[in-house]
Amino acid sequence: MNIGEVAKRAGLPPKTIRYYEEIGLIDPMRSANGYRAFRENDLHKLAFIGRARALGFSIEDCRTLLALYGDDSRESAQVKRVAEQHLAQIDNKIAQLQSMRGTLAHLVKACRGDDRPDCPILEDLSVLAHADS
Amino acid sequence: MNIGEVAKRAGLPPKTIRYYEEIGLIDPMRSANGYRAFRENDLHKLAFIGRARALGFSIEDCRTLLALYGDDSRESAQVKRVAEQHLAQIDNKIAQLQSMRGTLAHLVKACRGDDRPDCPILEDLSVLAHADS
DNA sequence: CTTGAGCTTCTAGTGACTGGAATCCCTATG
DNA sequence: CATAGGGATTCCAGTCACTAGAAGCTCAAG
Repeated sequence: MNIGEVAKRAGLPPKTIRYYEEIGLIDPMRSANGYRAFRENDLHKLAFIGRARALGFSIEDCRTLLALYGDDSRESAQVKRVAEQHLAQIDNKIAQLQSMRGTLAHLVKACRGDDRPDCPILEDLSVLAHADS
Repeated sequence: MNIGEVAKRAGLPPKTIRYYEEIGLIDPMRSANGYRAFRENDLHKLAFIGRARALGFSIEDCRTLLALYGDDSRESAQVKRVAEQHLAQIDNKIAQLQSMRGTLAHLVKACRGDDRPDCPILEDLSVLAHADS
């Protein structure tokens, strides 16, 4: 398989696949003409990575997960640990965004949004010391 | 004021303040010795930016908001538009994260996390075509 | 034989900083 | 007066995960 077909089948852009090779996530063979020659296994790995990335795992997590996937003597506890840590990070990020969202929605609601200059959003931003009230 | 004191008062690292000058968000004066000489106005701007950044606004949004802040003939509708767009982006991101979170939490729960190799997390990742069920 | 699609490599840019190195300035102490 | 420290300066490189673009090679069709 050439990179174009793999890209279509794995749902990843060719550029991204080349990048994944560059950082050592995959290691496709080469044809005589210099083109990358992907086997089913490479495709499988790429789909795996794509799915893990869609769940928000970092590239380094993907590397770890791929290694565990290919390791017959892995313990599922190792996988679970990686996933749990990532889950915790997602929870943190959600909490942070929801806190921003709360403040911002409040400010947006308070702003009339007309042709006059006075604006509670700018007033809030320009307050030096800021309490959470 | 030197950069150290401004950093303390604005709650931003000196490196970040230099960076903000480099990209033209602020423009402090210089003392005879070459040190940056910040006025109250610079401090105020930096605090403004810091607060906007804490609400997740991009640097470009900060630039826009700062300009509106300094523009007596602004219309609050302009400010509100920026804030609403940002709010929509935050909502998108939260939705995306919550979708990840759902799948991931489900998988983590399903994984025993013991010393055996079989693991629903890896099984899920290794599925090529993936339905949302 | 040419055309066009697809492949190759390489460099550079994204956003918003952050770390580190080399050097300069200011103040205080021995 | 020498020096030691803490703080300031600049510049370069790195982060993360790609992505854009340029220049050039390869292949299949007409």
